[in-house]
Amino acid sequence: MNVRTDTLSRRERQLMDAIFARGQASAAEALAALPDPPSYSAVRALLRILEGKGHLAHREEGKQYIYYPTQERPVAAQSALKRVVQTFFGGSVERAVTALLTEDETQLSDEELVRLSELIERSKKENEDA
Amino acid sequence: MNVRTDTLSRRERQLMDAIFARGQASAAEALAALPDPPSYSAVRALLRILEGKGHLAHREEGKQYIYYPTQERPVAAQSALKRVVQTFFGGSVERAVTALLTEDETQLSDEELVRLSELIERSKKENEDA
DNA sequence: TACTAAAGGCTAAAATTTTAGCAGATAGCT
DNA sequence: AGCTATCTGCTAAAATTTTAGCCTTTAGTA
Repeated sequence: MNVRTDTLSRRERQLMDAIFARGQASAAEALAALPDPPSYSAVRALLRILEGKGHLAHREEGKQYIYYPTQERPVAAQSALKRVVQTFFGGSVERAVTALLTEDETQLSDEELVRLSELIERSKKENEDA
Repeated sequence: MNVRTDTLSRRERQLMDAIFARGQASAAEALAALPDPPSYSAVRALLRILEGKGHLAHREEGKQYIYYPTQERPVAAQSALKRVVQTFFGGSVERAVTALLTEDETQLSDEELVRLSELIERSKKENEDA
C-alpha cells in the first residue's frame, strides 16, 4: 500500500503532508494546518476518504479521532526524496545533496557538519572495500 | 509567480513534474511521460491551462509547440526540497541529507564523495570565520 | 490545386473532488 | 433527566478537474 502522491487529489495531498509533518492530527489540528482552509466537515470527510484508501488510520482519544499515516515516515520520506531527485536533479543524488547544502537559508552547525563528514568518509571506505 | 504545488490539481502536477524532469516537452512527449496516460487532446488542454496559469510557456518548432517551465529549474528544485525537508524531516537539512546518502540503492562514486567532502569542509571554514 | 496528415483551439459533457449541513452519538453539567 | 457542546457519519449539491470530439490551420505531396 504505497502512498503514490501521483494518485492523490490536491486536498488529499495537502492533508497527507500536514499529517506527515506533525506525525498525527485530529480533525481540528488538520484543519488548522491546511493552506487555504476549508470547513471542518470538509476536513473530516477527507480524513475518512484517506482512511478508506488506506493512507491513514485512526485511534480514538477521548471523543476525538487521532489520525496517523499508515506508511512509516521514513519510507514515505525516501520516496518523496526519490521523486525530487528524479524530477529536478536527473537522478543525481550528489546534485540534490549539494543543493540542500548550498541553500542560502541553511547554515548547518559544526556538529551536523562533522556527522555528515563522517558519513561520507564511511561511504568512501565502503567504495574501497568493494 | 511561484509554482506552489499546493495549488495544482493532480494532473497538473503530474504534467509539471514530467516537464521539469525533461526540461521541456511537446504534447506528444508529455503524454508519453504521464502515468496512466489520458488522451492526447486532454494533455493539450492541460498544457494550455498551465500556460494560462503562468506555469508554462511555449515556443513553436515546426508545427509543434514545445512547452517549458516558466520558473527556473533550480528555483523550483529548491522549493521542492524545502517542502520535503519540512514535511518529513522537521526542517532538518542534516537529516534529509543523511537520508539521501544512506538510501540503499544509491552508491555515490569516489569523485562525487570527494566533491561533497570538499563542500562540507568549506562550510566548516565558514562557520569558523563567523 | 486538392488531398492528407499532423498539429493546436475550443466546448461541453463526464468524472472526480470538495464542500456544507443535517443527523446521531457521547460526555459533562445543572 | 434534560441541555449543551463537541465529536463523527453521511449525503447530496457545488465546484473543479479531466476528458473526448469536432473544428481550424498549416505543410507536405501527388
